[in-house]
Amino acid sequence: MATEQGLRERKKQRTRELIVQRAMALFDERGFEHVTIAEIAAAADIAPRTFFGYFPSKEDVVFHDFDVFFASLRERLAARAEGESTLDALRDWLAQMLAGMDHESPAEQCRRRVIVASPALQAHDRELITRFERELAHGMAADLGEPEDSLRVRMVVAAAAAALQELERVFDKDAGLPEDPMAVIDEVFVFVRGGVEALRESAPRHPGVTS
Amino acid sequence: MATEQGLRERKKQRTRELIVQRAMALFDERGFEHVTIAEIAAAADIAPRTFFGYFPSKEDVVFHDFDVFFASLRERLAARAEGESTLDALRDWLAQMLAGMDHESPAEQCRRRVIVASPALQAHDRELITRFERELAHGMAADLGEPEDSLRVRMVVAAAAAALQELERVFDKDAGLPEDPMAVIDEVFVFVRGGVEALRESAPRHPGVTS
DNA sequence: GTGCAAATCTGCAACCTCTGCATTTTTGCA
DNA sequence: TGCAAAAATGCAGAGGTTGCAGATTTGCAC
Repeated sequence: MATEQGLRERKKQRTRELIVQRAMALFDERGFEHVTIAEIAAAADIAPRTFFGYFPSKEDVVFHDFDVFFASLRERLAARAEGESTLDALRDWLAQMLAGMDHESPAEQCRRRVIVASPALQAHDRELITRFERELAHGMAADLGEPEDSLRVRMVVAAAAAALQELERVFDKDAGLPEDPMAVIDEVFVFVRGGVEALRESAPRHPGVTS
Repeated sequence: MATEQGLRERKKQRTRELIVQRAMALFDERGFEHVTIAEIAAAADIAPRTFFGYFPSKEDVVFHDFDVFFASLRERLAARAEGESTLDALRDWLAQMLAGMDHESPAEQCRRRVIVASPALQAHDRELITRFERELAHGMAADLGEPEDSLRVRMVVAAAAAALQELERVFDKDAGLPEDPMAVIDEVFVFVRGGVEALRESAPRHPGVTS
């Protein structure tokens, strides 16, 4: 399999992790915008130019693992059972994410701290949320029988995305979880389903494929 | 009053408008990222350094008038009548915006074209939407009797903001309006109210101020 | 009209992110 | 041990953005 990819790959991975680790420490200490690529490179024992072989931009260091995150969501949405709605699948996926991740780990706490302290990173975060919305919109559109860029799809997805952000925030509050995270998620679903239901009752349905 | 602010102010305003006008033309022609500050400055007959006296960044030229936009919203929300919800006020404000603005003007069309063609500008647009959400969150929180960063507030506001984006999109579709814009807005409100109602039924209410 | 102070404009130097390109070093493997 | 691919590096440069100091323009009082 691809587990053992040779020494070369492993070393590259180690370097990548080292960059992340050292960079995050610096960001946390001085703030994202007050750390230069040159400093990160020095801290990670690489040439400044080499940094860009690992990450396309400074921001991407902070969000280094979001690719697998998205991949996991996409997979889950694609593999959903017959009769399972996109919303159901999303809920299930979120539950698994919550269970399988240590949100109290120093690294995660550090990440949140760094993001909260930097406008640029918050902007980048929003971009990623948008990507998250796009993933959802695909399945949601099929569920509702509407085009991906329709208003209904957009609203539902935006509300769901707000939940994601809220989850991030829940973990920020000092220490323990003031609420059961899953309860937070369920609240989102009550809201979204209530909204969708109201739409269904009010408007018969869109013209659809006409013209 | 402040209508006549002297020659100095007027000249500054004229220069500002000239920058916007010339810059937008260039953006439209070549794409936002393929126009440099130096070129904008040359086109507007100012020194490159002077550009930054008028706009803090290249992006801000495109969104030059959003300040008044936000100010108008804030004002409307602050001045709402007794018993009028934030949602109602928002709807009213949107209706006025729709009526009072020529969305088919060349300048507006150009702006939309430029934004759609540039990832950087779309990102900036999202930032502004976030600001829009913050404005709303304030009043919405009071309405719902919850903190501004609560999940419910966040969701409602996110859904409403999705409507704004959708409106932009509605005007993009080639020429005429395929739908009555106000009908689009009303759909949003049906959704949001349905969601809020569902929440009210399911959960009694939050603990509130308790620890 | 003259002159002064404040507001503007401008040029300069510098910092930073990010890219392309050519060169050198390292690594995997025969 | 040697070769080819991969990775790291150095260099030069474009472009956005800022701070600073000097030159210009403007508003206004005299």
